Amino acid sequence: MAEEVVPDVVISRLPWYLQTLNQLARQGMHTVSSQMLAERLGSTAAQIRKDLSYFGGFGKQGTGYSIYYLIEQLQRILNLDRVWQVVVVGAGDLGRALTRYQGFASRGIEIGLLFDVDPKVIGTPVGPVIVEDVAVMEEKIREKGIKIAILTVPAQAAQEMADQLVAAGIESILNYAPITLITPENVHVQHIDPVLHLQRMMYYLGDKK
Amino acid sequence: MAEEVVPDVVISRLPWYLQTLNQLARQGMHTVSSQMLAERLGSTAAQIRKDLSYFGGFGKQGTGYSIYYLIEQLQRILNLDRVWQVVVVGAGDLGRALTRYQGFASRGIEIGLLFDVDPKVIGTPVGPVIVEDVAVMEEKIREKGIKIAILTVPAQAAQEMADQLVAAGIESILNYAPITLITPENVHVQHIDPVLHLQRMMYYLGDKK
DNA sequence: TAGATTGTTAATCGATTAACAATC
DNA sequence: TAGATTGTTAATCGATTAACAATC
Repeated sequence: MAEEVVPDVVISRLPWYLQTLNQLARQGMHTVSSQMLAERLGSTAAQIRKDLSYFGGFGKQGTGYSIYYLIEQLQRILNLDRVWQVVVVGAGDLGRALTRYQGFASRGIEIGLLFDVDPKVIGTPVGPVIVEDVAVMEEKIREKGIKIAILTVPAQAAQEMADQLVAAGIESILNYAPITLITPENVHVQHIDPVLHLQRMMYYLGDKK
Repeated sequence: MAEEVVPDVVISRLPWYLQTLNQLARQGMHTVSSQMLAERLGSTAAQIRKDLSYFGGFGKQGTGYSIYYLIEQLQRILNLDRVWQVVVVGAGDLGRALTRYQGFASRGIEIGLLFDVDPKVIGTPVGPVIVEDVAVMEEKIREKGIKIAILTVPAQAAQEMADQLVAAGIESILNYAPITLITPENVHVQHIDPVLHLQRMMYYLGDKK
């Protein structure tokens, strides 16, 4: 009775659906059809129904989906029905901006720890936390049992920091450093690099100014 | 004689190849095989060769690819053999961090303009530029002929700002606001939202702490 | 020359789309 | 009941992988 594995590309779309459903809920809507949701997302009705069907039937023929109920279900599926603590490594401009980012709290994410190597910033407050020394990072992460890290250190330091994070029990790394990290395969790494996105766009801009 | 269209998924991988090739070049290497490059990237040799073959034959049987030559060719293909000016809209924490980001200059990206609505920040310097009033945005963007924008305003303001950017002639938007933008189909939008990435990871973390 | 590795074609795999019976 | 829309199956489409002749 092998559990069917849900493709990662489906998982990656669920948070996006959730975001838009929350928007619709805020606008006072109660029900939405796959067709309407697709228009809002720039997706297709068939894909949304197919994606949701991996997890069960959440809609009603003839009327569509209860927005409130679907939000609840997606949150449950994605394990968002609780607060996740996250550690930020690197207290430069970007690390500080992320630590202070208002959009986290409302979506169940809490920055629990922030580390840097620079003695000048260690001990200073940033948003809800105080910058701590990378030297005590492993210990502190273990203490809090944190599983998710955001990495915002310079490229040269990134691999070394990633190794330390893995050693500390981190299982998911959101990497803002412009290098490809090497990690054990049970560690999920996602890479965010604005330069890569911009360069992709430049291809389509051709030789325009 | 229809020109074959290169799939977008291929285009999206080229900047990633380029990043790693630059790393290898900095390490003093001169030549790389598709096999070695694949290992470095966590990709496959066949895919790299297939991707490159859309644009021509850049390698030599028996020896592989000249790193220097391949970098040159990828830069040409992606239109990176020049400096692209970019406008940042929103001078909050994130907009300021991006405007000051050191990683842009070395990769041919220059922040040319930065806008905000807040009178308290208008006129203040951020990295290489001075914050200007969104009221003059359209005019200034046209003047400089900028085609690429980075959007870092709050969700409620994002669609309105996107509309203004499109009106100003912007053709590519890198959107950091947590909403799905609606734009004409000739405008390329890419969405960066750390929350969506983190939520995807949370699915795989299951019910771990 | 022998060995290595490309570029390309064909085979496979997986994801998206279309279609429709079930049903609210 | 009639109309609308789901959940699911089958058909299509496209991307990845494998294989190998060409050739440096």
